[in-house]
Amino acid sequence: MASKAEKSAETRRTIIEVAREVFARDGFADASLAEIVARAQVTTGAVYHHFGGKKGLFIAVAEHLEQVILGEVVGNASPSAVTWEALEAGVANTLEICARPDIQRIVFREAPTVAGPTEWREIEMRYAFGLMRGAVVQLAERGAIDAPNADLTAQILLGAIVEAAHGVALARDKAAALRQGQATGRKMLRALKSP
Amino acid sequence: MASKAEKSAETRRTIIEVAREVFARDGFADASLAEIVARAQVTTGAVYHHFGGKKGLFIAVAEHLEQVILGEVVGNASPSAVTWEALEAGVANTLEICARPDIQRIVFREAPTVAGPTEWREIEMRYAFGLMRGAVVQLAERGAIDAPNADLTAQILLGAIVEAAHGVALARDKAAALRQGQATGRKMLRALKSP
DNA sequence: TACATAACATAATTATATTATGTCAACCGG
DNA sequence: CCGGTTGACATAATATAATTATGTTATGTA
Repeated sequence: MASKAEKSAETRRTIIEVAREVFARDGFADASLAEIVARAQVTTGAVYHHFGGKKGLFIAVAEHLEQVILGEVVGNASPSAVTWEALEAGVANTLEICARPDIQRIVFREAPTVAGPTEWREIEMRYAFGLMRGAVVQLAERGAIDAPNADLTAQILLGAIVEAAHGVALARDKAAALRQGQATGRKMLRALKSP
Repeated sequence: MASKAEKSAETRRTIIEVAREVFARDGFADASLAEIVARAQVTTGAVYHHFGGKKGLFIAVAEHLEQVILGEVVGNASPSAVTWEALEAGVANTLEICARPDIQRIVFREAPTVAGPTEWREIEMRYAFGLMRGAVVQLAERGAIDAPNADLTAQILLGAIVEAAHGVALARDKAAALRQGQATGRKMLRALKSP
């Protein structure tokens, strides 16, 4: 039989799952908590119990998506020893993932404003941004790239990727745009290479 | 004596001015329309008459800030004949402007989600994005840079600038971060140069 | 076995944006 | 100069959510 904790975790997962769909479709502001709880077959009480409110639910969804991203990007690669090739591959891979509409909207467009810039920064430090920052730091220490400010460099790179992904999402010929975006990303990365 | 039209334009300007402050401080969601109208010494009726609602007011403020940006970036330079140096200078200049908190938050973070991606894209086409796109197109036609997709390239460049500005805004030593951001921007631009 | 508490459900409340309606002064044609 | 029309707002009523307060039940535990 399902224990209490297991049941609880299950409803938590269910709520996040359906909330992800609704938030992706309507955005935070226009998303209806009523629809979410109806489709999840719970009541608002459950949402407030688990997440403290609409904001908390949204942040939980965003953080969950960050975990998904991290899982797909890191995959088999070990983040302990970052090579130049791994960074290039990671950038190309991240671009593809970030072009997905739900990831794009929830994680990179709305989360910073819903959670607030500073709080979201702390969260991102453990996921996409932290990964990028770690890679930059390692390559900089090894002298492979020239990055006097790791935070700033990581932010610019991630920002470029996200915007490229947004452009890809808007393009008519997505496959072509994806290739072009990846090519541009490679060029920009190489611009950081130490001489 | 002030004519009717002059009076109307004056209250419009006043509302936008104070709304800019409130939106910059609290963001769209947490901004109180009541506070805005109180400080502007009007009523909500005026806001709905001029802007159609809270969203309309926010978009008007964002568009106004875009005009401010455009004025400062273009300044003396003529946008008809873009040189490589002008683009480099423009990027450095834009970075500085976008680091201002109100511009950062209202124009580049919240406006896309408040107005909706497609509608905001249309608006931006007439301002920052349009300017960048025009410069890219011109330099690409002249063979100065290699940009097979002008929309995508412009978006990536602008995105990188905005994220750099955000990083600058978060940094402790802003002056140093600004220099580093401008240096990184120059490098990335040069990566697009045709061989 | 009795108690405490986690995990929700239900109902009341509140906070704001929006809408509907009203008013007044400025313009406009005759 | 004057009657009507309308733009530019003010005021008051409404509505839609999110939030809060309170209640209920079943499970874990001493």
